[in-house]
Amino acid sequence: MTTIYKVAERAGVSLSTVSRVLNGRKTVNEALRKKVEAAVKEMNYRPSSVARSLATSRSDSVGVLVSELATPFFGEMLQSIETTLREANKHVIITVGHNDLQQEKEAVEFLISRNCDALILQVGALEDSYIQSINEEKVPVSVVNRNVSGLEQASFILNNEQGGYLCTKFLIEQGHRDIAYISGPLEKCDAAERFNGHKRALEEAGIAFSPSLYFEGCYREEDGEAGLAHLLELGAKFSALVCGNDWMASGALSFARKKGIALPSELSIVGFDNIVFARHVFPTLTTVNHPIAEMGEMAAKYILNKVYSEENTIQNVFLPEMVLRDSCAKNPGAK
Amino acid sequence: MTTIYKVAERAGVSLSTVSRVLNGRKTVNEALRKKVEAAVKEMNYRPSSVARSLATSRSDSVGVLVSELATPFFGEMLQSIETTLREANKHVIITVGHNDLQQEKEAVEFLISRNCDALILQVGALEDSYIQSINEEKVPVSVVNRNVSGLEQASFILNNEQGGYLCTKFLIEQGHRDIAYISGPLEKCDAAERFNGHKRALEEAGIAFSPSLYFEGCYREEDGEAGLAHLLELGAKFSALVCGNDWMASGALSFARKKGIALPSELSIVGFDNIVFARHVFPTLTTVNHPIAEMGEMAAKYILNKVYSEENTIQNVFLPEMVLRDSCAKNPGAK
DNA sequence: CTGTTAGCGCCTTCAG
DNA sequence: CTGAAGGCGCTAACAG
Repeated sequence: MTTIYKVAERAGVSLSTVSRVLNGRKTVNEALRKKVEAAVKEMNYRPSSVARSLATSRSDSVGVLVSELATPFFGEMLQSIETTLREANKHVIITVGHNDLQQEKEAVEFLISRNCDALILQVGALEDSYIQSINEEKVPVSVVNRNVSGLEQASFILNNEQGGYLCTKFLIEQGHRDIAYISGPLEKCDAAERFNGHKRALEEAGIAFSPSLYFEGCYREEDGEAGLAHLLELGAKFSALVCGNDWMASGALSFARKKGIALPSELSIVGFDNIVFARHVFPTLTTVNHPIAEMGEMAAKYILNKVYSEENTIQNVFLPEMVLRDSCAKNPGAK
Repeated sequence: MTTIYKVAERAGVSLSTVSRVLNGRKTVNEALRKKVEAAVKEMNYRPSSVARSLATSRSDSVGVLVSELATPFFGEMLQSIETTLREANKHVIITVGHNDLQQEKEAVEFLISRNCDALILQVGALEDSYIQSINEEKVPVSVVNRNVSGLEQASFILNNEQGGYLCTKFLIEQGHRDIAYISGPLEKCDAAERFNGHKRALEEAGIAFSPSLYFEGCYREEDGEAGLAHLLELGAKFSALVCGNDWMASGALSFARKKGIALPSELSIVGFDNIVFARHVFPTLTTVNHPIAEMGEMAAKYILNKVYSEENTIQNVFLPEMVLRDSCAKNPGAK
């Protein structure tokens, strides 16, 4: 392995001189600098970031922990985080937690043991207090898609309650009164908030919430199928269906089609997140836009400010917007 | 920061004893071991993997370089790689190359400078010779979705030619003769191979390939739209369309619907990859299964064999299979 | 402006 | 079985 020492030897200087030119210090004689640069190039030398990190206890890399890798949703977030950080010449180390407390903790400790300069977390299981303590005792933390108490400045969230509210309000405006709801897992705060928004819209319109128009799933497409199947079995009538995310909406859509339910005339469906495929399902999906890419970018910029002294303007809370497509119709039964 | 030295102090032993119990050496007195373990727990000590890595020049982590993060396709691959490696207690460092030569090289060098024990590459721009030299001079490499000459044992690929062949053959069997083709970028070998398969199937059936039934895109959904638009403009008749991947097929599907083309009666469409959403588009997409998750898993297992002396059985070439859904119909014009 | 000298935190011979 | 000492590759005072 070619080390800084060998480069120094080759260039006929001391290793600290090499170190200086490597780190762009200006206080180096031009002639020596040339010699060093030549040697570096000839030997195809690359400094070991491990050794450098040990010596400086910095690493120019930020650790990212996500719950999932395989969904386009988190993929978009990762992409924007990576792009933003790379532009600032920071590296990204990505790990996965699977919403499992043990795995999430392990991942965080791994990232810390790797001397990451900061962490960006998108996690479900870790308690607020744990996240706080990491931020205080170890490295700066930023959190996407969740509001961690005490870390409001570092949390980047969508106003989910408002999003849930918008969906149902929209349907009510279209004349629907019997609106079913397939929720994500309520222990996740985003799912709970969206559901709260739904109830607020109902209440505002003077419609009573009916448990027989409710199903709780896990955000997977098969939960959309199972949910709609369950609701149909319960037998309560409904002309519209709100789903906690687009995956479940897609599942419900496909299931409805399979059952011969006419869409959207017999059943209006709205989703949440506006994932890329929302406009390819049939009918194209009316949904709520979730600017996850921007949120990831913002989390990255927050870190750049905090740790690498950049000065980007920061926005913590994002607002949802309806995206109207073809999966909703006016309620034919409305007067 | 709590170091191994402080733990030793606390436990009343030397730091080498601590190091031994940390690394699971059996040659440690049971009493001392207990003391050390207690100290470790009390102080909530975690060894610095950076320091460890510097001392051992290993890191128990493998670097993964992908071209894209935001597509479900590569997401699935990453997920399976991560899962396989995590089960073996290895960590994964993910980076992105965007199919750009410069970025890919930089990413590889970053991963190497991080002392990764091995690399898993899914890249487009890097030359074979470069990949070879990394494998020989630096760390073992494994490659997904591309056959690197000299590294056949480490390459994990789908038989793309066969896949392309299957698509077109299937359509021909359905009575189609005028079959349009929207390809991925031909400089990518998978796109070229799929296209070759298409031509082989045509030839076998005695159908001449017509340039006016061909469009080259970049694998993005908008290329599906643009491609179909272009083909329609050219004016040549066709009753079926093969797309180089499901994204483009989705784009084409949506565009056809927008144009009022009846699917599948007026136009049969087949995709490639069988991404999750293929069964939610409308009509549900007939496509070719691409076992990308298994391929990622296999690449990971290869690394586990090579670097961490496991003994998994390895399969390098995977076979494509047709997945029949509703986007294809028999050619009504056929006799 | 340049070179010398300690470490960064850990592992690993080598004696004891 | 345990402890002492050297070194992994690099940076950062500190002298010169």
